[in-house]
Amino acid sequence: MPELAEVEYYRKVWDGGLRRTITRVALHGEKRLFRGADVARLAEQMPGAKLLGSEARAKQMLFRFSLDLWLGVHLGMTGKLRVEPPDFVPSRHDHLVLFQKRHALVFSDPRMFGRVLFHEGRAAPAWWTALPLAVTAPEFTPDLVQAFLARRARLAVKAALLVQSAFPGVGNWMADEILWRAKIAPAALCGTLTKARAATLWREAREVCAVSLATVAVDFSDPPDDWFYHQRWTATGRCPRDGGPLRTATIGGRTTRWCPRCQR
DNA sequence: CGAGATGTTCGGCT
DNA sequence: AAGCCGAACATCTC
Repeated sequence: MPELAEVEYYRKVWDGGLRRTITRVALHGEKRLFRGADVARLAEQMPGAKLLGSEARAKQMLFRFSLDLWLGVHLGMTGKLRVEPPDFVPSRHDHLVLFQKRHALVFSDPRMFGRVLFHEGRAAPAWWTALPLAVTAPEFTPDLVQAFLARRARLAVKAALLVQSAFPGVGNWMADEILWRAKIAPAALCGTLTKARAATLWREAREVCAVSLATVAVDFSDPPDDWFYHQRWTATGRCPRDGGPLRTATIGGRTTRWCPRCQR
């Protein structure tokens, strides 16, 4: 599930533990989720630290603790955050649990494509501060999008939207939504898009990100009823614009759906 | 039971 | 040499 807006939603779930101290940590440290993290230090240092705040950027989350401790979380394909009672007993897929007096903050991920990072220091870690410019940032301009498309001239535009360094936070369903709104065929090569169409892509990318953050991220509610999103999942889905049948193909290595009539 | 799943990374090929 | 593609990662659901 987790794309931009879902990640922001899950980040806030752990707000239930804000200003509370971690008393105990349970984790499956041998799992690949913890690759690159110093698991021993994490387990040793976290007890006694207080959750002070958090932030989401694109598909990453950063949790800030007292004692200069930081936790990074990426949800991968099937990761979730939740809050359980303090006597919670972790099961197979609950790879990290931060126990507090009144809560247990749980990170679970059956497929384990997610990731946990640990950092000790006064300032946020480099892997966080080096994240690319957000699609919703004022500095994210049509010119930047156009320059990126020019550099990736031979790449299908669908694949381009999934490049996280260019469109951070955009995932498979958001990419299809953006292309449907922009009326661009997902297989169109980036190099063939006119400047005007690149600007449309820019505009719709921002719009889809902004509206998702205003709906999905708030309460996990669905995007607006007239979005392509609702047609995308069902075999009988139809184009919300012209009612025509949709097509499905693998583009950029991912299942892609689009309306062949209005997306060119 | 086989296929596919809302993500990332790596290795190999052009 | 940069850039593109497919496979791999691990598990569950339809």
